[in-house]
Amino acid sequence: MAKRKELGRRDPATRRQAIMDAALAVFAAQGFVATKLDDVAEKAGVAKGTIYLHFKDKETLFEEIVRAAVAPVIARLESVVQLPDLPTEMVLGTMFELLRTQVLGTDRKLVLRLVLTEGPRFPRIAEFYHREVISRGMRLIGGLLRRAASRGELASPGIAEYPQLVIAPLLLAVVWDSMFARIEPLDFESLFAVHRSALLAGSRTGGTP
Amino acid sequence: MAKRKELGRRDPATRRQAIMDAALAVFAAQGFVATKLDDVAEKAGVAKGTIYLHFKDKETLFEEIVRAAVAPVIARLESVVQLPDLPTEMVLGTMFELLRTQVLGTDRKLVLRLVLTEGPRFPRIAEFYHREVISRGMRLIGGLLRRAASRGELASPGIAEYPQLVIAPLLLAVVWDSMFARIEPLDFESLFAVHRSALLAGSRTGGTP
Amino acid sequence: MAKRKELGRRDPATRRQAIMDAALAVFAAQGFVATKLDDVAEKAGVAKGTIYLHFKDKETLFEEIVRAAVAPVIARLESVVQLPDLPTEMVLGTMFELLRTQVLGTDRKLVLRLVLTEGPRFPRIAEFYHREVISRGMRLIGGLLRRAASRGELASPGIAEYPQLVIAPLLLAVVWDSMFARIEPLDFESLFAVHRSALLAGSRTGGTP
Amino acid sequence: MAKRKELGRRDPATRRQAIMDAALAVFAAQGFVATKLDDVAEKAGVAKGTIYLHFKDKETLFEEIVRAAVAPVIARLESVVQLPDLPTEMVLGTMFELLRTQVLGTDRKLVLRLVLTEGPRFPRIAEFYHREVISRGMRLIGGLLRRAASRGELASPGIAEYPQLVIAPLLLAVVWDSMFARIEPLDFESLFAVHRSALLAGSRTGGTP
DNA sequence: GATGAATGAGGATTCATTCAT
DNA sequence: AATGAATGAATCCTCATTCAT
Repeated sequence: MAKRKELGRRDPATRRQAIMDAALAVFAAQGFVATKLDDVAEKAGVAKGTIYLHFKDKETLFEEIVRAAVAPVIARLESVVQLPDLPTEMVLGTMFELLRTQVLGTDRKLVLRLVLTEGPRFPRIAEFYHREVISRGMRLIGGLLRRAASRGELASPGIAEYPQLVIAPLLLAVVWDSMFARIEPLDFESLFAVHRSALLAGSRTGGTP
Repeated sequence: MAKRKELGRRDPATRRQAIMDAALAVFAAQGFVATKLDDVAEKAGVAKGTIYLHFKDKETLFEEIVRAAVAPVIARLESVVQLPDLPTEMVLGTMFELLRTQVLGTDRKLVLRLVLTEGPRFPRIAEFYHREVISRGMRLIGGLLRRAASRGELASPGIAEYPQLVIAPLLLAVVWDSMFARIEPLDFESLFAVHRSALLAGSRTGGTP
Repeated sequence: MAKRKELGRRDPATRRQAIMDAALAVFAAQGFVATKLDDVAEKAGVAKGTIYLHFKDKETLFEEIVRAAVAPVIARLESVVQLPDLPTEMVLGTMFELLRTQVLGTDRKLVLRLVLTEGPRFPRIAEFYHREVISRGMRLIGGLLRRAASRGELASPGIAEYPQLVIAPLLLAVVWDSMFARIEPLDFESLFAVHRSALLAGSRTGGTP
Repeated sequence: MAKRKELGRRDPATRRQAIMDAALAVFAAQGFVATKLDDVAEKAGVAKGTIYLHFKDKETLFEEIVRAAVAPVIARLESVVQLPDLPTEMVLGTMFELLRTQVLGTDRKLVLRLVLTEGPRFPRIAEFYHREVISRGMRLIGGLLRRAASRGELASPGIAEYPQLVIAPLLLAVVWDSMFARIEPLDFESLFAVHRSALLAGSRTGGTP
């Protein structure tokens, strides 16, 4: 009898978001192929058919989740990095703080992990992610690093050529978190701090000849 | 008649290996859930039923592949790192060369990627991998780093606490290779070289006060 | 706002007719089972729910369409055939002209086709159609044929026993039109003319012994 | 426990045929769209999946049924009609006897009906049927009719232009059989006899000018 | 041991019908 | 009355696993 699941989730945008939230959780837990839309529907508190009112199919649902998660972070990153007069150390500090709290500390880390794991089977996702995130992110960090290099702040000037090295620990953190967190927890805040100090180690000695 | 795929793959161990090779390729390309044992059988040149003569089920097959791929590399790593009198730079150089040629350059990169992508759904694999690879690897590198730190060779002495940072670019390389290699190829040899020089950057300037 | 499809299809009877017209088109094109009420609603310019304000369910809608299409033609046929003093040739000519223009030339051919294709799954439709159309039609034509036979006008007097033979080419025309019209068009007017002349062929030569 | 359904239907060709027989029955009873492969499987005494070992999908299964039913009859028809020295009346008699016993009297009438009802939604079937049956059939009968016309045997010489008229009663019979047989049975043998006599009625009078 | 036909549980997707607005 | 979002039963097809040969 009592039909209404818990509370009446009326507003369509809310419903759509509920589906995306539920789907993200299940995709992250099971992977794309193993995810049953039945489970997504139940978790979202809607009927199976309702999903199809909002998303063409399972694949589209997945893509929209990735797209939705990506936009805000990269924009904030850009605003952070483009404050040109701050010391590199502070920019990097803010950046990693942003990544730690806005990616690792939220469901976005699940999205990032999903992109890593499902990307090879979703060329569209891989391309989209490269275009919207990797490409922009590498350009941002590259600019930052070149500036730092010109000031002699970098541990090794070659780093400016490989901004991927700056980001590598984020990848590691996401992977570690999903696989080894329970076996051997890792303090990502410290990890990032050490990483940053290593990147800028040159400044330590560059200051006093 | 005798349609034996080219030559008769007679002996059981060879057959078993053929299945594992084929399975690794398909698992890596499609992921665990999406892999069809039909495809594995065809690629291995055996009948589907034959797989079950060698492996209890799909999951066991997957686990055995990972176990088999892991053993040799870590042993060689240990032998490399435990040459105590070589300069850190040389040890790191040899290590990354080993990773580049013996992991990135072979099917083992597929295994590593599979562990990354399927690990969360295979706690047994995650635990096994942590115990046999991560744990031993981190201990090895940790020792190396502490020795380097004590000699003042490290860009930032804190790195000795986080040997994961040394390995992070390998992860990045595996992920990049599988997703963005076609869009934007990356020279992993240079990447690793810059990484090493950054890790040891302190030695450059720290050596002569 | 007021997005009323062009003009407001206000009055209920018009609305009901619009639904039936749309449904006939879709039923004819797709068959009963494959017809989606979504498509019917869109074609009719109403919301899906509105269909249920006028018809109990999909099956009822189908039956009402058939019932509505049948009534007028058979009545006109009766009036044509019951002009007793006209020569058989002329009566037949008028009858086939009626069938050609009022059935083959209109949406009624779709109804006829639907009865052919869906009849076996709709016993109620089959019975209704037999009672209202077949039975009356055969009686009409049977009377006409017996009169013609008594005048020695028929190619073969036995035809009077099987008025279905008179109608068979109409069936053929409906089927051909729906399936082969594009591959090999057929001139139904000539076809009917030849058919009539064959039926009455006896009169040609039988007249002068 | 007692797995084997009734008897062990071993031989693959037999199994394939069992599926086609079962499918024909269900297709004929329900129509293509409404047919559940579950029902086909049960009727054939096989598991659902087994159907897919023999046929790519539901549509292919349908097409193969039609193809299989078509071949033998048309070949026999050709052999009948191509006996050039027999009187037309006898050729037609043999032909309708063949149609009555080999089509109306067997499951092939179901195939014919299916082609009529599903053809418009299966352009491939419609084209195939036109090419393999209609086209060849019409050519055969056309030749026969022209020969008959040249001998003055036809009720109306125009018939030679429309061999479809010769076949129309077969269509009628198939349709009537599926829809009205229970309400008002029809003696197709007599129907065909009268039809033939009407076609050839000209011979009656043509003898004595 | 090896085979591959057979099985049937499982899951994505569709669509008639309902009902709150 | 009219709407169209929501529902969930229904069905095609896949594929891991079994087993008779």
